[in-house]
Amino acid sequence: MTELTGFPTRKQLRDLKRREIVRCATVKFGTEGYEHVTLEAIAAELGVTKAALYNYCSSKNDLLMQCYEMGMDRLVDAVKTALGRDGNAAARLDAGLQAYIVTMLRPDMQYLWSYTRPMVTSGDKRSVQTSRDKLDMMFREMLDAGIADGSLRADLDPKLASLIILGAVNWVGIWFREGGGQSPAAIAAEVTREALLGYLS
Amino acid sequence: MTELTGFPTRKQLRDLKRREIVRCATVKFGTEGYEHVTLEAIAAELGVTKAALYNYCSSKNDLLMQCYEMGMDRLVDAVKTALGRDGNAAARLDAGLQAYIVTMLRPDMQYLWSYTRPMVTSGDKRSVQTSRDKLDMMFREMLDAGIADGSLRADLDPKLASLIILGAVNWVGIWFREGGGQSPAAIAAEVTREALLGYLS
DNA sequence: AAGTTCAGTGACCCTCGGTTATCAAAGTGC
DNA sequence: GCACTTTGATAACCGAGGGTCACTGAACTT
Repeated sequence: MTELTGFPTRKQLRDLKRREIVRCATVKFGTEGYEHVTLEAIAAELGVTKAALYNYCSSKNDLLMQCYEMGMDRLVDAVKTALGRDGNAAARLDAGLQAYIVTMLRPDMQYLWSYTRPMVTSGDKRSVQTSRDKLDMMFREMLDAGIADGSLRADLDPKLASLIILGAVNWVGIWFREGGGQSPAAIAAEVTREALLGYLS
Repeated sequence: MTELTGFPTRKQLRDLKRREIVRCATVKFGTEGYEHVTLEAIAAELGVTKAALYNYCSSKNDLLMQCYEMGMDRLVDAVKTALGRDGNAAARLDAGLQAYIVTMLRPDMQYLWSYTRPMVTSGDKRSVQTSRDKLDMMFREMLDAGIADGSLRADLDPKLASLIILGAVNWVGIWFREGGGQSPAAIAAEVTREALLGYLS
């Protein structure tokens, strides 16, 4: 349903529009900040009226949640690819964390960590948590694998270690802003190496 | 100026009221969430009208910043006390980080990490950054001291290490919510130990 | 051709942050 | 004691922006 081929059905068209709204909103939220972006502005950029947006989301907050989900999907994909590389578990974990950081630091992804947290209401919590859990699980499995193949310390606690590692890594996403001199990739490599330091065998 | 003795001067009275407004706002922001708290509600709780608040802050955002500063001061005090204990640098760092976490997890402090970030405008940035820098500096000095007295690894990079450690620690503040079974103090001890794991000599 | 679905519109409402004219009380100078 | 200023609060108001609704016109169905 992501690609239009032949004669588009109504459902395809609807989904395409929804995705386009989310894409547009993502960019604007990310670059201008959630509360400075009006629905009017998003609608204008898409060439429709504000009311039209409500055919595709139930509220401004819901729109943010859709952006969040789309972003999380992208993040999960990037990490999954990196974790699937060759090498021992420690090396793959390293690659996965670097992919996580680099993806997270994309300009249009930064709102994920800056704006989303306080906006998550109890209703949205489930879907947001699902993506987060998926990522957490991927990393934790890789920690387990590292213990198994001997590339990580045998006595580490996967639950606690993933909390520490993800904390350190996510923190970059909160404070990093363009123009700090170092490229995202360089920062990713440094931070990842440092975060794993206590766990390598 | 924090205590009223004898006949209150106008300045004392004014400062007392300002602090009371900030205290009230802090609790409400922390428990209900910044954007769900109206100035009307804060004013009502204090028994005044909304317009009266504007004698003590220039905007809702400014009020949040005042809450932030007051909270940061509390945090700095708690950490400073803990860092001043007896023991080698590693032990004092441990105590400082635990104090940091426990203070941060107080119910009326959680908004600091959840709501403040996106609201910081370029104008406020300086004062906010000042408190943050002070904390960062305190921890970094303790890392240096640890290298000097041999309780921490000699080859650690203080700048990078403090980024990792504070990341892991701050992350707790973002995700922790009451009712998770463990007490803040227990979590603080666990997380701190784990975060320092790679740096102890 | 008539009926049905549905995306989109424009006018509207309401909440809430912020402003302003005004007032009463406390402080000050004569 | 009396004019004058200063200060802190109020009530009334404004405008931006999120959200709603009755309606329209086009596309699909029968």
